[in-house]
Amino acid sequence: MASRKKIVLKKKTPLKKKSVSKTPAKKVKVTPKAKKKETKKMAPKATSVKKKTVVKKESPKKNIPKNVPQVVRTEEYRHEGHEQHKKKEKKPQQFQPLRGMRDLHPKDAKFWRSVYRAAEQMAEAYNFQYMEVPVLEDANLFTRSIGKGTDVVDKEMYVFDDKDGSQIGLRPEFTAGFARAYITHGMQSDPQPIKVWTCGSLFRHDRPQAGRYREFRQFDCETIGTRDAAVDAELITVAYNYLKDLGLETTVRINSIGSPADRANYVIELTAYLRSKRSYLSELSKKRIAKNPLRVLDSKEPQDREVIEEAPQIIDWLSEDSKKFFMRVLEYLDHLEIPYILDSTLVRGLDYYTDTVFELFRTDTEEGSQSALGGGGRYDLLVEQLGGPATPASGFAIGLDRVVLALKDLRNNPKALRHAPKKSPVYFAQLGDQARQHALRLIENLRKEDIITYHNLGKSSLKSQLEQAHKLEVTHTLILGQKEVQDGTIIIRDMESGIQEIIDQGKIVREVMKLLK
RNA sequence: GUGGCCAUGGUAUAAUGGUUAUUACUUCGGUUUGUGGUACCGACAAUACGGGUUCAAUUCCCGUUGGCCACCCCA
Repeated sequence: MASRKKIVLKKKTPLKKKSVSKTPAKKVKVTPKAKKKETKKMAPKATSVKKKTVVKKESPKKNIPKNVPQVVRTEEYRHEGHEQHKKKEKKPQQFQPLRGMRDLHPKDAKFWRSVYRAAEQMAEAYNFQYMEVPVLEDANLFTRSIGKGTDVVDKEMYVFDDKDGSQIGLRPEFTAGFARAYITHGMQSDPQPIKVWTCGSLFRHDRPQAGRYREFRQFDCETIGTRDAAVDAELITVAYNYLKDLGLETTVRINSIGSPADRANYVIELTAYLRSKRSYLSELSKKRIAKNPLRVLDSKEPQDREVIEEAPQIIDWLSEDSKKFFMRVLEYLDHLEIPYILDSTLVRGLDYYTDTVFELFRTDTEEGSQSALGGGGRYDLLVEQLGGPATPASGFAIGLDRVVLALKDLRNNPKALRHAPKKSPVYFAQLGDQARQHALRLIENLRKEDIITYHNLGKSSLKSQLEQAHKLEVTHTLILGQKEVQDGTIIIRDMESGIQEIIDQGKIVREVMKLLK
């Protein structure tokens, strides 16, 4: 059997290759390469044949067919060399993903599925409603809400000319889209607040690094229509507990940047202070004094840090209302026992934030760079700024790519996969054409009862199917062969004990249900 | 966007200016017909792409692409 198969193959391959190639090889190099492959193939075969025949049985039948093709091949190897050469030249262009774009590989599926499931569970537990907004919007929506001068808009946004010449942009974040949607659907007339959540891809033309991609995914929650410290506290709770549920310990860094007026006053003060210490600052920070003095605050230069520590703090410049509001948020967090750090240097990169701003950092690593897993804040002015009614709002987003990265890093963490889908404990093996046809129908019957079986209709030998069943760690395998089809029965094999039971096909569902329990 | 490091089968790796580019895992097939875990045998499969130097490049040089790291920024 085996030898027959091999002969067929050998006859086929040269033929196929011949038909493809007409031009002779140009490179001298290729021929030896092909030759090498041929010899490689042949040499071990010859030895193995010898071995087998000597050690095992002396069946001349097997020897002959295996040896014959050898001869055939040696005659043909030159052609094959040409073929290979040609093949290489003709190879169509291969594509890679664009920079910063990636495939989420099936081997990571369990992480992604559990991350998504956890998001859904968490959001719905807090009464957020699922909603989607477009990936593509008028570019001005983003520039107006996020703000010119921010890195996100100036450097990182994907902007294209649409066919009619208008400028459209790939969403770099969710909030602007939700604010727009709130207005377009007149949601101010719905019971307030509107609580929505979503998961999806965002795009930022940044320089990629681990945990930072040009297409990345976020879990996002927004509460639009209420100004209340409890709302901010709830959002932080959801974000914090979401990560905690997945097994990721985080610390919340929180700050309040007050109203634009508060900030303006503060900036004046801060600028004055920084100017007075100008000579101590780094070059970059010096430049920033004029451009965006708030940014100086999160400089990492040690020389800057000293100056920053003495700098006036924004909290002292908040209006009474903002101060009170912020205190209330902190009280809630204390009450909820959410660990937070007051960080007076936390200034988020988007213009629309008012009052509360926060970010969540991993506590269990020292990784400085991509340790921010999520962030958010209040944006009371955004909806109005986009032409809607004056509407306070607050929200957060969590970077799922980073969450998955952290989860993989953790491993052995049972919490991480708590949300992973259950695996089916049953494999369906079939043998023979007739059985295969029949198997499809039985699998369909099981599926109707929400029983999903593993199966591989491409495999024909029972051996390989059982092997696969073993690898999949199923507890039981259903075996359907010719005999069983005729008898209307099926075998259930217990994979651990190896005990098999023959049952009526009509009873499959009931039996498998039992196993599922 | 700035700077640095890197690029060998699907994965992880070895080696080299010169005949057959190493090894392991994975995948597929086989070790007599319809029974997995072990063992053995075999097959598939790579020097990212494009130029240059050279008698000869996977190796040296340049460019492109991509990855990673730091900055920037953030998720």
